[in-house]
Amino acid sequence: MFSTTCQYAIRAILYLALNTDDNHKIGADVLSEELEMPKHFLAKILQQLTKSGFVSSSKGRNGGFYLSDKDKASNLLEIIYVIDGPSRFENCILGLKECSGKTPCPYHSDVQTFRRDFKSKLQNETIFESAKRIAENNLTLNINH
Amino acid sequence: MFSTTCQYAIRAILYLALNTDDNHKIGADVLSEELEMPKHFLAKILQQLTKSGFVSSSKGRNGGFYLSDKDKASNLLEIIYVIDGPSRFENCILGLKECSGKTPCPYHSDVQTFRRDFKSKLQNETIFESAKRIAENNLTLNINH
DNA sequence: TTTTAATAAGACTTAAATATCTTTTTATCT
DNA sequence: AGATAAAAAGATATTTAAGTCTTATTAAAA
Repeated sequence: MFSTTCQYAIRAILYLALNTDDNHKIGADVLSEELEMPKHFLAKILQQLTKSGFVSSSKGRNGGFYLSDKDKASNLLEIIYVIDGPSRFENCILGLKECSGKTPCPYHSDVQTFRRDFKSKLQNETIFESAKRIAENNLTLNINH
Repeated sequence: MFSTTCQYAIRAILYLALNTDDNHKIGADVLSEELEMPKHFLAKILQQLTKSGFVSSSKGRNGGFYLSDKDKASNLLEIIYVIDGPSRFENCILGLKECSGKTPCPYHSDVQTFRRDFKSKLQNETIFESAKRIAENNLTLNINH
């Protein structure tokens, strides 16, 4: 469903939402260990998200990545779209160029129902709310934490 | 969700189910044009499925690929497992190594529900039944047909 | 003001999936 | 028997995603 890059992005964002704010930053180095992701690769993803305005960062000593309150008001779908684009939610599951309600493939309706619901969940829940839900329900972003 | 290879396999199998039997074969050449797939690539996929016992073929002049009645009694899940393996239905959507009912990721339950239903649809419907459903409901395996 | 530790940027490498090309084998038709 | 047309097999090529490495920039601490 999501590219590896996008999976890293989602987990990183949610981790940042849970553990950082304007006064608590975290380095790509530490973050990559916490989430067990390749360091430099994660750094590049975070830089892309910083450029796109979904993550905040500060350079130099004591610098790091974090989510401001404003960052936490965004939603995961926006972030997914920056990384993977909308194609993952739109492309036919059998790879047909034309597949819609009018000319559906044999599995169009099954998939479409799920996608619609999942997409709106990702869109309607703010990062802040996601973090809250994760904390309250003890959900995991990594085995060991 | 599925690899390109697997998408080709599914569409090819269903096309064969609709258009072939013991006395009506089709060549990889024609099939690749009908379904707009790379010829040699499709041929390799069909050869793999023939080896695995899901597709029948005959070599030499007037040869080709086809589905026998026995072939049509199998289900798509088996074929998907031959090509992509079970991982596509099992791997965590966020890429976590451990993600289950006990230690769920933030989207585990949403995804799990869909997967269970979709998987059992693929498993419980024979290729023959799929073909019937496709014919009756005018579903598409390719834009132009 | 120099050192240090962080992000930023971009070049480079590796691995996997996808696609193509060539040769071999086999069955059928002429 | 020879020509033909198909699958089978396997080698090679291309493309894309994933991952790594190196250098530049920046800001704070010493």
